[in-house]
Amino acid sequence: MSNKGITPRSENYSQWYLDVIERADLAENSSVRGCMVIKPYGFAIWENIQKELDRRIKESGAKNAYFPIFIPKSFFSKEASHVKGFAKECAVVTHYRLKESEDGKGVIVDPEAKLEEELVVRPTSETIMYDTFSRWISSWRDLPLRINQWANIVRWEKRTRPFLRTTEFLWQEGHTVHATHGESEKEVLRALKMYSDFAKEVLALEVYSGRKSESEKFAGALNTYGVEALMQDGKALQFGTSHDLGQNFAKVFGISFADDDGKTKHPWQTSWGVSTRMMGAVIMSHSDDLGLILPPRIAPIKIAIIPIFNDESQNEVLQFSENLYEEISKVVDGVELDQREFLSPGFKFNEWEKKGVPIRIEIGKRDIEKDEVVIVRRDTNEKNSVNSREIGVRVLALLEEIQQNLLKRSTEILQNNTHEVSSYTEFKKILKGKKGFVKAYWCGREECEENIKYETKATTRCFSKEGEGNCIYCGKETADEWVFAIPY
RNA sequence: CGGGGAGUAGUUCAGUUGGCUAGAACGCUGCGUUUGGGACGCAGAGGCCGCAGGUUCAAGUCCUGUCUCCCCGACCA
Repeated sequence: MSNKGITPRSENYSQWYLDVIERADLAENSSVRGCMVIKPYGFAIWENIQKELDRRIKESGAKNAYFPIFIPKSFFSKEASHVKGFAKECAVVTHYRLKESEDGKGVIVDPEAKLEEELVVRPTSETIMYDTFSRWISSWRDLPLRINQWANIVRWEKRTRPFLRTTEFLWQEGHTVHATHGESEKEVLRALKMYSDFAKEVLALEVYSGRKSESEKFAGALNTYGVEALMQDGKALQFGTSHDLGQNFAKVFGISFADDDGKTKHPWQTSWGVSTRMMGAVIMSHSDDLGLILPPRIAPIKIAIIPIFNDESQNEVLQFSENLYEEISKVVDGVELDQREFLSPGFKFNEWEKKGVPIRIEIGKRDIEKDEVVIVRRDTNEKNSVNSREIGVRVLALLEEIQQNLLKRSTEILQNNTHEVSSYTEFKKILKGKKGFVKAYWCGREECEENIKYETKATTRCFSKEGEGNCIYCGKETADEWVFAIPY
């Protein structure tokens, strides 16, 4: 059995995805059901994502805070549709103590230590935060309130997959409160744009974004907007959402304020979030059969320098590569000098490829003699020799070029795999074959949406545009074009 | 919760109709030779064959029970 090749994407996409994660050393399954251990290299990517996104969140005026992981059951059950949406996937704390079991083997839950009120491990923090907000807000001068939280949350999903859907996951949730619906609607769209910009500029992912259908709405929201990316197997992955919560939560959590007209009003709220699932989107969209490909902006190691030497040339090459390392480090963070003597160059090339490092620099005696180094870019695997004196400028430009190239590729894939159709036969044919996004008119009736889902597995991902057409399923005239796809 | 599959070395697995001291590859340790695409040689460490019963002269292998994990669906960011 060979452990060299990664499963080709065409053969078994799901297995290929798991291989990429394992071989890049990003994460592994833990012994806890559905939970994942994010390993140091994977976590470093997450930290880069966090850093960049946190900056953008703060630019919007939001401040970071932290709320409890436990939500009293009673809080959780105030907003009727919210409960309905999350009830099926909640982990609940019922006891606060263990004791030795009677046969002396191990421990049991102490039945004496039952909580008076059970605590729900947060599946999202609306309720616990808004309970607090009701005490923070009393005047129009307290608005808008913008709070962001980086946290772990738990959703007891039936089926889990690393990064895409784990029982516990890390995310960022922004919660804002506004005096008027106009303001909160603006905020919802601002957050949505922040996410789609982030996808493009940082993750190098082209996306669709827009309003969700009634059935895909967040539990308790007036309207939900989402960002959708396309994976290499033609399925869509939602990686961010932004909700217009209206006054639903304000009413049940007693959040009200005295407006400048002297009247007491309920404010308008929004919430928006993205999770570690984004990393799944990055892994799935950019990687190839050699392994992970990371957009430079989130790569923990942007450049790996590999000295190639033998006993005779060792000193000279190492000295040269150390100088090179110093030189490049002046302009780039995340340079790795791989001086390990016990590994062959080929092994190292492969190792950094699997990890998705954007640029590899090879340097041996024959380069030094010509005063050159070899630069290899991960996205195209092109090899070029460049003069070692201009290395700093060259790698900076190349990192940017790789970032842009990945986005360009992603954009092309999205465009080439988006089909506008007007007949249901065509619709079904595409979703049975190469899949991808399908733009089609839909009358808005849940019945049609459900039938389409049942027959093709595709659902509405987001609203596309207004035009003129007939519902792809029932044929009724409608102005609404929607983006459909088979989701993860 | 339905449908499949698997539990044997750190990992992936082989182990025939029950039969000698349970194997391989990769990984790991030591020594030596190597080093421009996953190096090679030699030596070594590493196992309650998921767990509990049973059948048998003899069980990794057969039977019963039990636990766990993985994959494919339904639920979902």
